[in-house]
Amino acid sequence: MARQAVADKRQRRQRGSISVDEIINGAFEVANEASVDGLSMPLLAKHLDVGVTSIYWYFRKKDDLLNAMTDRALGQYDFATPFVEGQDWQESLRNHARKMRQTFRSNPILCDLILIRGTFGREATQAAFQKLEKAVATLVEAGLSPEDAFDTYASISVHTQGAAVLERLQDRSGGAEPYRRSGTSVIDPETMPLIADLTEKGHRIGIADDINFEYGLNCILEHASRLIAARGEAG
Amino acid sequence: MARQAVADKRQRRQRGSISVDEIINGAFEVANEASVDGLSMPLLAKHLDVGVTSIYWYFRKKDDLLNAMTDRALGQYDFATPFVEGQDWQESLRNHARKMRQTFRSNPILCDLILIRGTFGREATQAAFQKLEKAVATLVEAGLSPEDAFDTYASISVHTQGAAVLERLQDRSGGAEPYRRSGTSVIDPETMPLIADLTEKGHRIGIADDINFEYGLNCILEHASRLIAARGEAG
DNA sequence: ACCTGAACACCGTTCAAGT
DNA sequence: ACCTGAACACCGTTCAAGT
Repeated sequence: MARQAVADKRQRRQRGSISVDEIINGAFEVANEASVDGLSMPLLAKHLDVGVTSIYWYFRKKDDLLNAMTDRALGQYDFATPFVEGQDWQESLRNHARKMRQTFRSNPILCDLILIRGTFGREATQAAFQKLEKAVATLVEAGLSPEDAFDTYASISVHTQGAAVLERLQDRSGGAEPYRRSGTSVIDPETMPLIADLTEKGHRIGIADDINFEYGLNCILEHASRLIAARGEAG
Repeated sequence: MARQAVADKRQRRQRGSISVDEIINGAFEVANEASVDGLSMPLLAKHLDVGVTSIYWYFRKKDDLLNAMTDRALGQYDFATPFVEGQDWQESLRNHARKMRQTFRSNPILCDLILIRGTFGREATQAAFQKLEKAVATLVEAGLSPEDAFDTYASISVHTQGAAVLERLQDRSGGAEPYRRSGTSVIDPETMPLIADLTEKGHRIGIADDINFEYGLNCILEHASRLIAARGEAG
C-alpha cells in the first residue's frame, strides 16, 4: 500500500532554482506580513517552498540575510530621500527631514532594519555622504560656517531618526496591549492645575508625534538662522 | 545500585520558598549579565535554582514578568530623575535633561525596558506627571504660556529619549560587529570637499553623541527663551 | 496552594547525506 | 555544486501530575 501521508511532501527543487535575490525578495514579503521580528528561517522556507536548510547555503547565518536586507533597505531609503536644493534653505531642509520621517513611517520595515536593528556599526552609505555634502553646501551658501552647517544637518538627522524610532516603538507595543491603570492615571487638578488643564485639551506627554517632530525641527532651523544672522552682523 | 546520575538534580523547593520579589530580583540580575534580550525563563530558573515552570505560577507569561520589571524600572527612573527647580530655568531644564540621559546611559536595562520595550502603551507614571507639572510651572513663571511650556518640556523629553534610544541601539549592534566596507567608505575630496575636510577633523554623521545631544537641547532652550523675550516685548 | 518534569511547538544552526 | 531531512540545543508555554 502506498503511503498517502507522504503525499503532501514538497518535491525536491532543481539545482540552481533558488537565487540570492529570490530569497531576499521572499524575506521582505514575509517581513511585510509578519514584521521583521516575525521573520524566521522556517517561515521563509515555507514561503519560498524550499527546505529550511537550503537557505543556509546562500546565507550562513540569519544575520547575514538580515544584513543583505538592510543593504537593500538602505538603497530604498537613500533613493526615497534625496536632498533637493531650493532657493529657500530652510524649506529645503524642512522638506528633507519630513521626507525622511515619512519614509520611515510608511515603511516600518525600513525603520526596523535601518534604525532599530542598526546600521550604526557599519560605514555610512555613499549616498548618505552625498546628501550630507549637498546639505552642508546649501547651508554654507546660506551663510553658515562648515562646522555649524555640519552640526545643523547632523542634528536634523538625529532628530528625525529619533522621532521615527520612538514612534515605531510606540506603535509596536501600543498595538499589542492598551493596558491602562485603573484610575491611577487621573490627574488631580488640585495639585497639578497646569497639566490637568492641558491634558484635557488633548496634549500628550512624552509622545513622539507630528507636533513634537515639527517643534524640534523648528528649533534647529531657527537656531541655524540665528547663527547666520549673527555671522552677517559680525562679517 | 543507586543511580549517581541523578545526584546533581535539584532538590524540590519548599512551598512558599519563591516570592514574586525574589523572581523579579533574579530577573534583573540575569538581565544585568545577559541583557534584557538574553533573559530567558530557563536561564532565570537556573539562576533562581527553581524549576522553570514554577515561575509560571507567579507570572502567567514572560511578558507579565517583563511588565513587572518595567514597573520597577520606572520607579527607579523616576527616583533618579526628579525635576529640581533653581533660580535659572534654563539650567534647571538642562540639568534635568542631562540627568535623564545619564540615567539611561548608565543603566542600559532601564533603556531596554522603558524605552525600547515600550511603556508607551500604558499611562504615564504619577511621578512623570509631577515632574511635568513642576517643569511647566517653572517655565510659566519664567514667562511662557502654559501651552508653550508644555511643548517645550515635551520636546526636551522626546529629544532626550530619542538620543538615549539611538545611542543604545548603536551600542547594541556596534559592539557585536564592526563591519566596514573595503574602501567604499572613503570620501572623495574632489566631489565632496566640505565633508571630506570635516570628517577628517573627527566629525561623525548620523551618530547620537554628547555633541549632538547638547546641540539639540540648546536649540530647544534657545527657542524657549526667544518665546519668552517675544512675550515680554508684546506684554 | 504551591512546585515540578514531561511534552509540545517553535526557533537558529550543523551535519551528513542525497542528487 | 546545490538541495535536503534528521538532529541538536535553545526558547516560551501547557498539562498533568506530585507534595
